[in-house]
Amino acid sequence: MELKTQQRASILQALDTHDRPVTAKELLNAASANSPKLGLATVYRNLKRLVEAGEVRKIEVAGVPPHYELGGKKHHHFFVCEDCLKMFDLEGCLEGFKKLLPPGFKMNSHEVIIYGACRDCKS
Amino acid sequence: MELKTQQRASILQALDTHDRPVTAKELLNAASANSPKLGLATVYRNLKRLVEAGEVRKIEVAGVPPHYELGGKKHHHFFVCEDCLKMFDLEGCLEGFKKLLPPGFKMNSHEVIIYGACRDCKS
DNA sequence: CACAAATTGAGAATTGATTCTCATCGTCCT
DNA sequence: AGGACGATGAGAATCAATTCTCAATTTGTG
Repeated sequence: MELKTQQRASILQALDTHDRPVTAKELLNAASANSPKLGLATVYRNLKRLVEAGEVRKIEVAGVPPHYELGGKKHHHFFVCEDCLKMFDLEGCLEGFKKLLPPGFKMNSHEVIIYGACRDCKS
Repeated sequence: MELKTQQRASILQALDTHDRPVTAKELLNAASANSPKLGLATVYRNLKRLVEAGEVRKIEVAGVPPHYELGGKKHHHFFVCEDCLKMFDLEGCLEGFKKLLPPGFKMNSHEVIIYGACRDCKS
């Protein structure tokens, strides 16, 4: 049976209060406000379950450690600030990905990542 | 001073004979044909230098270990086969990435990855 | 060919992310 | 409130990629 724990609630709340994907360590810091003794292992344990349950999405892109955000959002892509290394959601998408496919290849999904400087780092 | 070694030549040749990005281990296997005692450390040592020198490009995408290909190719993106986990080059690109940027953000580069099944794995 | 400096091979060591261990604690059903 | 069992905390352990160590080898030069 799956218990409702204060730690998991804190983790979900921390995910909810961020408007961008965050790393496991950022989550640990944020959720520690509500669950002072929270450990990194617990963050990972809960993230793993939440991802398997579809409640959380794990985002892996080159250049930064894995980030997590609440699941259920509509299709979108990501921006990575090469200065502060924070990740941001982008709204919208592009058309025409299939035209890039070589003959005989089948597309299941696509990912777009834009690298650059975020509002705060754009010197 | 930088010496020309047989191992490095084998590694570059192996990169050249592949028409798709390959992993360090694939390179070790391929280059071992010419340099039988080749070790993985040497592959990594040379890759690191070649990447720093701009002769080789390191490609990191979610879901597969880092791949390498010869540098100097024109702008292109990648396809990852979710079945055999091989990576392929895609030709061409799309327009309109900047329209995805939030106000105040600056774009330096972008990446597109298409996931699916390659010709050989498309059952 | 002789030498100095660079490179290699092989395994140990490191790194960052993540998982495991296990004693302790918290939750939920009665 | 009592108890069974899931969850947690903290550090050890694992895992894959990569780097380091150091003795042995190779390369470029005189």
